[in-house]
Amino acid sequence: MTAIIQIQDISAHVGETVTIQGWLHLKTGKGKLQFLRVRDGTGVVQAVVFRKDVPPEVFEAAKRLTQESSLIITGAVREDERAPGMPGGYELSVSDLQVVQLADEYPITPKEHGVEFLQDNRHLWIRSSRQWAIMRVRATVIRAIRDWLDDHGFVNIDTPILTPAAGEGTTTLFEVDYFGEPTYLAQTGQLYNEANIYSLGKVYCFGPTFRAEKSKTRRHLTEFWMVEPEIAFCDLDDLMKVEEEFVSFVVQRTLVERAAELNLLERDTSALEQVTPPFPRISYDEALEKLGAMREKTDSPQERELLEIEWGSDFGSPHETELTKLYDKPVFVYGYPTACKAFYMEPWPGRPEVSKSVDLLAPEGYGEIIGGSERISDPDLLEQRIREHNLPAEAFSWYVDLRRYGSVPHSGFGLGVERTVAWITGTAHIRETSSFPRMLNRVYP
RNA sequence: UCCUCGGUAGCUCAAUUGGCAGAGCGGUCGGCUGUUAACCGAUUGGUUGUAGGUUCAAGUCCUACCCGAGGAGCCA
Repeated sequence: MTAIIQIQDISAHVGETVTIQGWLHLKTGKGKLQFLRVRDGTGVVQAVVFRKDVPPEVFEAAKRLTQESSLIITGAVREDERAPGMPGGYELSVSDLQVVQLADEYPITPKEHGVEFLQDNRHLWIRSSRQWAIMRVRATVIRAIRDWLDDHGFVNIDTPILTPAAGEGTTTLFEVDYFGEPTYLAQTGQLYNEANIYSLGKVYCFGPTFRAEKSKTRRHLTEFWMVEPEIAFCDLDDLMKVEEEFVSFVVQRTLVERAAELNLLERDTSALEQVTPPFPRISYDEALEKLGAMREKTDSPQERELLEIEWGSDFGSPHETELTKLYDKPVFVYGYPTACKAFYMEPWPGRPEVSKSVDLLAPEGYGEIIGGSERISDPDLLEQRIREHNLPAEAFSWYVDLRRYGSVPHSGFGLGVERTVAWITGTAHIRETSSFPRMLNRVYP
């Protein structure tokens, strides 16, 4: 009985005879020679079966293997620069092979497939090398998020998913029947975190959030993961410093730990290497000026129309994309008009029409990955805003209550995991950054 | 909800003016001792999204519907 090893550790076993358990990813037969590309979840290795090296029934079994058949192979590890795989450069000279299950004809071939077909087969697509690499990057991003927050005094205190009222209006909420009462799947944990900071100072929640937006774009899921830090005694400037340190750490950690996966994904990492503090900061007003200048410069009437925006409106995707093209790092845009942001944001001192809000826009057109703000700390102003937004006062009475017992300036933000992973991996569509993405018209599988 | 594009073999696509529904890949069988999405030969494969309509004749034209993709709005 030889030792069972993981393919990712194969370089430590050169010259040894080992056993690998996995699946057949690809096979090329050459008569008396069979090349099996085997993956085990940690990597991919080429196993070579020579007719003269194995019993006839083993060679016959190797020849008949179908794509995705599960198998256990034993052989000597050899260094060979011709060997493909992950990490690659090593191969197994097979001495024994046991077929666990001969797979049925596998629908996903190494050739091209359409989006609908791949999504219908997401349960199988997840095995493909690109998807494998993205999921490994995602896991590292999540680990880095937790490590940074845990190491900087934040306490993880998760917030409920079933909630009685809206965070930001009721139009984009999924309703759930709660013993006859309507409740909603949470679209943010922020309001609860604002309570939690008065116990723990710096907190974060991390979990799935739900938005019933009928959005059909490459940046939207109806279920996505969001990490939401919230900090007591923190104003907007402090918040931006936290965000840039946090995001830079996540990117740099991933570059180091998932270099091989990013290479497999053919991600050009030179832009990511520049993601270090400080990030450029521009105000909403400055952003409008820049967009205006761009509109002047362009000859295309179409683009001119796309870039059109009046003071008081939120940016659309074209605006965000054009703005981020001006920088090689993520860029902060702060001080959005009060009218286009949520009710709980602190007004700018001396400019009530402007809020102390800040979005972080990722480069290369990946758009908004963070939305954050300083929150209103005065109970009377908050009550006034709740009235102005026609929100049910009784549902928010506990929230206003927080401002009556030692209210302090506080701020927080939410970072979308899937958008961040899409940016870091260079993935065109957010659907590939979630194992089983939930989208408009898509809840299967 | 709106705009644009699309739906033909298991998959990716082609089919000229309305005139016999085709190719590659996959599968199957055979060959090959260094393949990298191998190669060579043979073979298998169809309710052209659905329902109507026009026509001698419809994948192709018309109507309605269904499904999908990209985008807008909204947002992380």
